[in-house]
Amino acid sequence: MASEGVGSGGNGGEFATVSRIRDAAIARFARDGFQVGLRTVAADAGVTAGLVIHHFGSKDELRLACDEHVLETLRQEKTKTLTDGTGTMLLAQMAEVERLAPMVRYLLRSMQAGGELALKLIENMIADAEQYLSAGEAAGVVRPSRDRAARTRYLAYQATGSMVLWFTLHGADAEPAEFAALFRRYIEDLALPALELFTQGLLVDRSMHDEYLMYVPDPPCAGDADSIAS
Amino acid sequence: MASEGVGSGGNGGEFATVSRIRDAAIARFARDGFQVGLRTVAADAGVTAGLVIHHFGSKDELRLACDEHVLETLRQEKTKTLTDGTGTMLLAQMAEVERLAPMVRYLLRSMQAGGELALKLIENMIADAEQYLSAGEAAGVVRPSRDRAARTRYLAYQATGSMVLWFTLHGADAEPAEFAALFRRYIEDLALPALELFTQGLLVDRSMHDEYLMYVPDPPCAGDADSIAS
DNA sequence: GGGGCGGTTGAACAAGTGTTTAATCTGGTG
DNA sequence: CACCAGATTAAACACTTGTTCAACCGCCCC
Repeated sequence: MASEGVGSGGNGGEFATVSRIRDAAIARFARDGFQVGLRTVAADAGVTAGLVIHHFGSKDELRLACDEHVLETLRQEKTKTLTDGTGTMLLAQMAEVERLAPMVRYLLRSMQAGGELALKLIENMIADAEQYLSAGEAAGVVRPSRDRAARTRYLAYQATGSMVLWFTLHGADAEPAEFAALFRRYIEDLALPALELFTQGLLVDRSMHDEYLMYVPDPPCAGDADSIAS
Repeated sequence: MASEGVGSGGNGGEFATVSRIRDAAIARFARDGFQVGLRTVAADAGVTAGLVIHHFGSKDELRLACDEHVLETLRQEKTKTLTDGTGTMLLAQMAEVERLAPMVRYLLRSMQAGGELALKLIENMIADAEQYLSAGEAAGVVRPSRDRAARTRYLAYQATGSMVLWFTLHGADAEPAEFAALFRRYIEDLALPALELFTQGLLVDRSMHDEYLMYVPDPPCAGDADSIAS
């Protein structure tokens, strides 16, 4: 079953129902969160709640199918979309935000709710950011860190977390059409401070940093402290 | 009616029920999220669901009462707890985390769910951070920014958002007893990278920063650009 | 001691949930 | 045409939700 492509002989709308349900679920979950009822999703897809269960087995399996589809779509769309060093800025530059908006919003909902996909996603981001930052270090454009792994995780959580929080507070009840514009506004608001912080830091001198290193019991990589402090 | 203290003549448990319900709700909401049932909260407080409604009117009003109590308690506990420049690090230093853990966790849940309290809270944080950063600037320990307001908001969202996300992913199903330890681990993991970034920045040169300023249509505060770029 | 009165309960209610089941419709195949 | 298999539906189910209602209990006041 389900081995034929979209362009098969028939009217083409035969087995499209299951994917239509899935897409409707993605859009609806992205818009209203995962606590939305099955009947709402079913109505969006123009079917009955029973049919959703018939095709996916349960609501959890439906969400799993959504997770997988979003992940796969965005991966083959552009792997580095969400996984550059800063995590967000490059995503704004691509003009496809409009088209992918439901998917991106679905990801934000996932991050807000927690769970399997969210964890997998941020681990992917960290792994990719590790590469980007290492490459940047080797190229001499990124400063070395006393604890590279910790810094990578920190940057990933900062970028992702602030974005999720921002949309939780300001974009929770936005219409799907507004989402892309909201997204651009978020980027425009935060791009400059981010770049400024990345470029010049926040503090004038190293006293706080060094005091913390004195205070902390086991400073990591104490060996190459001089190479950074110089 | 509620003018007596705990050590009054009677059994002392007369009017304590309403606050006991509120505290149980705070703890339970903090632990399991706001979608938890009224009967669970009532059982925690040793009462019936109907009584909760009788005292608070509705579940939403119960949550409002929880919001207000948490906000007031934390405010008079220590105003600067959540509102220093970095937003999180000082909170770890105080030894009262254990005692206030349910409240802090309740705040995290609030931020995760969004809504009135969350918005009010982050606006408070931004306002206070503005003061701290201005004072730091005046004292010469904080670098000036091209757009101070934007930087303040950026820092607040970064610090808060990463914390919320971290607990969403790693502390969602933690026991209340583990929470304080989790909190400390979070701080320990992220304090060094944060201080490092604040001290030395991330990028070696200013090319990215300056390129963005060229690209962006209207750079804010273009007048004092030299004072920063110098 | 009688009378209220607030605190408190347990049961009931209406609405919503995810899920199941039996029936219906539809289209391809012998 | 008969027939079967899958898609699809409407209704029912079991359950939880927030909320309401009538009753009960215990205390204070007259």
